[in-house]
Amino acid sequence: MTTEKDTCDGHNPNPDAVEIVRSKTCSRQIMEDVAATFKILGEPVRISILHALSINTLCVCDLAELLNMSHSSISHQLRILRTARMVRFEKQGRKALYRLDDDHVETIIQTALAHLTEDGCTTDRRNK
Amino acid sequence: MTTEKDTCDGHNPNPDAVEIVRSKTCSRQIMEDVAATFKILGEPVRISILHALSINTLCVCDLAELLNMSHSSISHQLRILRTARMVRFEKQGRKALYRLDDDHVETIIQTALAHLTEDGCTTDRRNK
DNA sequence: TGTATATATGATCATGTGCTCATATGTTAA
DNA sequence: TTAACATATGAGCACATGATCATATATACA
Repeated sequence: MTTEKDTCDGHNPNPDAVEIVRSKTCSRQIMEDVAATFKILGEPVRISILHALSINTLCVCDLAELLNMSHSSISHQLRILRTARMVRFEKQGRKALYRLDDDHVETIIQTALAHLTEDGCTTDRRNK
Repeated sequence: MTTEKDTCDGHNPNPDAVEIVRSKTCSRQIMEDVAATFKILGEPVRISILHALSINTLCVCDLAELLNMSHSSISHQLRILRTARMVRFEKQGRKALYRLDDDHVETIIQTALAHLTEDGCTTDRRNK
């Protein structure tokens, strides 16, 4: 077995490792899509919004209060989440009641929370 | 005038929703940690590196070839992944053999791939 | 020893992006 | 209607960050 040997570009006689990996990796497009999803989740404000909405529906105003941020910032971020189809809203009077719109994303966040806190967040109710 | 309140306290008929959610959300610190992890995964190059390393150990040179990027870029990104303790490396001669160093991250990526491709990537071997 | 290889890293630059401000739209109440 | 409320959004700015270039370090080989 020489799969873990030299496998560099032109200088190397057996770039097997690269070819083996290449044959098993997902397409570039898929990786970019997954990265795009993670990128959206990679902002404290946005993942906090999603986390909050996984507990209850909330309006812009509530989210601004909860996260101690301006209505404008929350609204801008909600727009990004809406565009990504991660949340949807329903008008109620002059308010906009937001809720999650993607089970997959919720699962991913739960998985991440569970793994990174080693015991999940369900039993971990500490507040800021 | 005290109408300068950015929050909804005064106008919201039931700020209970906010309190209920607040009592059930993870700490701000945890959310920031999770966001930081997602942020690292939110770059095509980095998640592609991690995805590739989940299949086999590879050196900088191999990754550069595989992802069609400069050695410098790969090395810079690997440094970020090393700092985040997502990968580790082992010197073999003049090469640096990289491998994953975090099972949690691998699980998160697998979860994301499975959910976002609706059937996982194990059977999806398309290349770029 | 000298040279090519392999990787690491600081500096620079260009781009991306989040926040704020100002403003617009729409809703409810007086 | 007018006024206050709730949200949306474009513009501008400040900051973060990824890619490139130049350079440094270290190893292998002739």
